Amino acid sequence: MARPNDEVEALLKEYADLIAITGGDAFKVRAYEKAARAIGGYPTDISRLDTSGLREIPNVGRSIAQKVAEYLRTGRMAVIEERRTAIPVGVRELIRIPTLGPKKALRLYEDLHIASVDQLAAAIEADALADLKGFGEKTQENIRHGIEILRTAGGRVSLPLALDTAEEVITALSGVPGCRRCAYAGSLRRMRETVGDLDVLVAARRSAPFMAALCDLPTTGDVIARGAKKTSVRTTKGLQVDLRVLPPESWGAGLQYFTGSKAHNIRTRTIAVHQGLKLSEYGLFDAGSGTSVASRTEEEVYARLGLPWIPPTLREDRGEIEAALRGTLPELVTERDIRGDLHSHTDLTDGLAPLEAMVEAAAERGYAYYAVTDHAPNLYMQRMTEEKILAQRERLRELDGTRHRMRLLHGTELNIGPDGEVDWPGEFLAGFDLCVASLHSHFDQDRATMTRRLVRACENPYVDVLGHPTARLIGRRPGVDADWEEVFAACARTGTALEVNAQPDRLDLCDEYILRARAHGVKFAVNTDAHSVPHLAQLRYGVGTAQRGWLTRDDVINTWPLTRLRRFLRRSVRG
DNA sequence: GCCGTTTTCGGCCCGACTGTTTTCAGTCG
Repeated sequence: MARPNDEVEALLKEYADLIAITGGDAFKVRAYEKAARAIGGYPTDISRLDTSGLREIPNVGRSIAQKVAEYLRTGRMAVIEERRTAIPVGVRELIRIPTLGPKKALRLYEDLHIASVDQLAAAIEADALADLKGFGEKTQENIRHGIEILRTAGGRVSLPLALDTAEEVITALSGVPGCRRCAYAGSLRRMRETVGDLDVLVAARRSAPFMAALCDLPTTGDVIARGAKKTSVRTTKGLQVDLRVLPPESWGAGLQYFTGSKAHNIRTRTIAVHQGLKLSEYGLFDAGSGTSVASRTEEEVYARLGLPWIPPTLREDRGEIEAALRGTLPELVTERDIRGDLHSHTDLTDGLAPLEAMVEAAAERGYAYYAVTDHAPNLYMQRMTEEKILAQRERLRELDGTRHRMRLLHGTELNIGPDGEVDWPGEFLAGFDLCVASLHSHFDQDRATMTRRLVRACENPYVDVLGHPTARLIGRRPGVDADWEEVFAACARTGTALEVNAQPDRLDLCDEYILRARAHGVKFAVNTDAHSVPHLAQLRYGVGTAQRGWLTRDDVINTWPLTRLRRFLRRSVRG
């Protein structure tokens, strides 16, 4: 959690917000935001860098490098502490409310001394904003609504909910006469772990019928904005959907633009400007004459900028532009590359389906191999015994190769105890084809203890995969605190693969940790941890996360042919 | 505040919609 890079990222972001609220130069705000992101995503631990090392980080210049160095030396950043005395933290909280930005936040604070979301809610309730300039009835209603959204979901929803909604909207809009193309873009297309709002694009000559269709959907709750080119609604489940209708010839430029990320788009537009071009959602134009030079497809737009097409999952300005310019974009792992799932459960423990049904479903997916890894006895509520799991092994060997010649691996999901010990002695573990080991309790140990615990699990010669390594649950439980660099190094040293758990509320490891682990030369396993047949299809979220972590086929052990996979598993046993 | 094959100064992505100060600022993506 508290990696120095992350601490500094948060501080610089806070400083950017404080500058914005106090009405500082907007470009300065952006400079701090860019530096914050660059430092957060920088692979090297910044506490090892001196001022000149810091300045090598993109978007970090003399001034910011000095402030960061000051923080690393003293644990403080004087300029931020000064601003904090002028602007209470609660005022910064206000700008997290949708429709409320820095200008309105400052007015609320200066004129009414409102310094928290709760105070603002109370003030609206008491009708105390009535005389405030710029806060008409509609604005107040929007703020009230914004507070509600902030308080319920934190504003973001899971990938499956976003995807289901997107598919519903696209099905409806595709049926409207005149629809040439219809697709979702935004953070869903980039497969971010949560989605703030849904961006849907339509290519058509006339926009009105699509705006009407969206507003009339049974799942549409309120209409937030309705115009000729853009309409925004909020679904009854609270997800905002933004619809843009573009002329068909702008499809590629529109898709590129609305897929984002914002940071990626700023880079592509800047490249355009340097070539005497102008990039907007309508196309790539000659800046002088205004003639369109590319717009129909994303490939065409990127090509005209001198770039290969960049996969949406990489578009975060985390080095993909530089890699594209060098011609070194990774060949990302895809769902089709996955030859088998290495973490799954049956009704022998807490799964819903019997072994035969899970095996059948895995075979239907075309897997070359499939591992069954029911819980070991230390997760006591599962009541596992040696007899039960050996009986399962016997049955599994009978099924092996009988469904589309898919090979079956017999494994188990071990519980990593408080000191890093696992269920069952080595001689019993030696009988399994593979062992996943995961945290299921004692999440609040201090960093040093947790680090030792995880490293010890990796050092167990029978542990092949670290399952859902941080044990986070998105939106509900933060990941455990550990020195991850040390854990990743231990994984690399011992040949222990890190899981990219595909359950949409886990996605664990997350993309940023994957990037860091990859730098240590660690291998990964993209697994569903399926507890039922439908869970097997959640693999797509794990693959999306792996792509966001820049993983190639070679990085992911369950894309390998079985012989190579077996070699990896044996090597880790010899550890 | 950062950056530079035009540059150490003068740019910094671009457009849409809302609400309201009715000609445009604020917010958003």
